[in-house]
Formats: sequence, C-alpha cells, structure tokens
Amino acid sequence: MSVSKTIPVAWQRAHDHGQCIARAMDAAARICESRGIRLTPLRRRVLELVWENHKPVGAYGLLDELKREHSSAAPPTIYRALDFLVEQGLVHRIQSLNAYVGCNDPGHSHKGMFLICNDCGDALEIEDKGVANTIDRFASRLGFLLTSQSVEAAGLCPGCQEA
Amino acid sequence: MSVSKTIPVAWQRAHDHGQCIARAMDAAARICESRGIRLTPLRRRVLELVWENHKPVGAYGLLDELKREHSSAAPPTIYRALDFLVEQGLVHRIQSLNAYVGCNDPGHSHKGMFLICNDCGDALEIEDKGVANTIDRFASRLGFLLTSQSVEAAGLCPGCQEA
DNA sequence: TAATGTTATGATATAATATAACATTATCCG
DNA sequence: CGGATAATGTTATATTATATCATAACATTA
Repeated sequence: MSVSKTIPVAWQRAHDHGQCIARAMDAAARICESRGIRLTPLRRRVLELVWENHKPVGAYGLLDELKREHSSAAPPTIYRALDFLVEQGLVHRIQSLNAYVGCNDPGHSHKGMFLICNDCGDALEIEDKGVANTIDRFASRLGFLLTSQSVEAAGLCPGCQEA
Repeated sequence: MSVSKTIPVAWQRAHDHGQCIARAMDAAARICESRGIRLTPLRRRVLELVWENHKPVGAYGLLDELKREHSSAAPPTIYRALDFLVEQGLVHRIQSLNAYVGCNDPGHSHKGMFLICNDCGDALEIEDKGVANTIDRFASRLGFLLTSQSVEAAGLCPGCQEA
C-alpha cells in the first residue's frame, strides 16, 4: 500500500482492500449456506467480477466480462444474478451511477452510505448508525414505514484533489 | 384537506400543497431574475408540468405532456429543461426512481432528503440539517471534498398503510 | 443596425440501462 | 423415480438518456 502525507490515514485504511475478494467470496459462501440458498457458479462468478473491478461497475460492463467465458450470457443473466446478490446483501447498487459494488461487510443488515468520487469513480462504503437512525426517527415521527434507504454523497476523493 | 385520525398531523401538514404551484412559479421567476439567467417559456412550462404532477414524474412522462402543446418536443428538449431546473435547484431528481419533483423550498441551497412511498409513488421532501451535517463530518474527516448528496428512503406512507 | 458571439431550441439518430415473456435445464425433495 | 420448484437460456422490447449537427433567439459592441 502506497503512502501519502496529504491523504488522511482514515481514507487510506478504508481503501486497503487486502485479501478482500477471497474474504468476500468466503463470506458469501457461508452466508448462503446458512440461509439455505444457492450461490450457484453463475452467481458466484458475477460476485467475483463485481469485486475484481474494485469500484462500481455497470450491469453491461459486467455482462461484457461475463460473456468472455460464458457466451450464452445476456442482459437477463446479469440482472438476475445482480438482483440475487443485492437481495442477499452481498452487493450494493449505487443509485446515482446505475452501478454495483461489493458489500464490505455482508451478513448483518446495515444501511450503506457511500462517498463517490466524480473523478476516479471510486466509491467508499461507510458504516454509520447516526445517519440511519436520524432517518428512522424522521420516518417514524411522520408515521412512515421504512423499508430501505440510500445515502450517496459525491465529490472528490483525497487522491483526486491532489492531482 | 381531508383529515384522518390515524395519519400523523405532521405528514398531513407536509402534504398540504395549497397554492404551491403559483408560489413555486413566482419563486422560480424571482430566483432566475436575481441570478441573471433565463427562465424561458419552455423551461417555465416544464417546471409547471413537474409541479402539476404533485409527485415524482419521469422525463418521458413529462415529454408526453409537453408534446400535446409543443409538437416539436423530443427527448433532448425535456432533458435540457430538466437539467437546467435541477442545476438551479428548482427541481430535484429522485435517483432511485429516475424521476423529478418540484423543490419545495428553492433559492437557498439545501440538502434534499426524501421519503418515497412504494405504493402511491408520492415523495415527501424533508429538510434536515442533522443528516447533512453528519455526512459533511464524515467526508471532511476522510479528506473527501463533497459537492452533492442524495438521501432517499423508501417504504409505505401513512395513507398506504391504512389501505 | 450590421457584425459577431453566446445561449437556447429543433431535429435525427443512437447509446445505455432494464425488463417481459416463454422455453429449457438443473436441483430439490417426497 | 417423478413431480415441483428454482435457475438459466433465448428472443424481443421497453425505458431512460445522450451525441451530434443545424437553426433560431438574444446580447454586445462597433
């Protein structure tokens, strides 16, 4: 991992993926196992492709990659796999980009929040109970029954500000 | 305005549009005037159409409405007008719906937050400094330079829970 | 008011994203 | 095994958004 004096350590640490793919695949296998649902080879491969990109990637980008090794793949192929992975919380959908990114911490339900760099396209997933709780409070005060929430912020990451 | 015993007053109040269209059009005219930019008849009419829908409406829905009175309208026509209105903060784009809704409180920059009903499709804009500030703090701690944020929560509004 | 630059709109085409619908194959479970 | 369910294959199409170039309206200055 390279080091910069001007980029906050917190950001660098948040981006230190390490063995993230292997860990993510292991976690996915365990989660599906424990839920009695099927992480088929196709779904597994799509999850790998999402992780291999290391940043949000669109459905058609993934489809192109998948086609190289799986010639029958078509739009429904990739959308079904992505729908499954998102439902199981293994992948997040970034609404503002129409793109998908691996969930850093699958398994226990959590409300994703993303910092998205408009320059390099990277997206950092942040775990924060404060925002989620504030939204929950608002909703319940208004009698609104929440089922999902999406928090996305865009701007420039530390690295892209330097350049 | 109809009254329900089980729907929180806060929600009902938030939905009491009253003379909202007229007010919104006046506000838009004043804002554009003060900024030295042009609220052309086309842009003005698109803003009215957004408001007349009273809930988030897609670009092609607006286009169909616009075409009835403006036969030359095509996709770029509506997207240009919407881009302008969003840039000026007169209209919000709901990312999770690919739809547009009038801004309740244009002029002074504010971070929109929306409660979106999956049943009736209505979206309530909420003004909240808490969420925005939390996101700001996170970003600055990580050295991330924020330029925009989008907070959207989905579920069932009080009315649709009753049904 | 003619020349020029700038902004807005017209018009056509196409890109990019997502789903419908139905056929076929694989897996589960009695 | 055999019937039910779930997953994938296949084709077609719907929906959302942008690229591109041409023309028109408006603004600025001479």
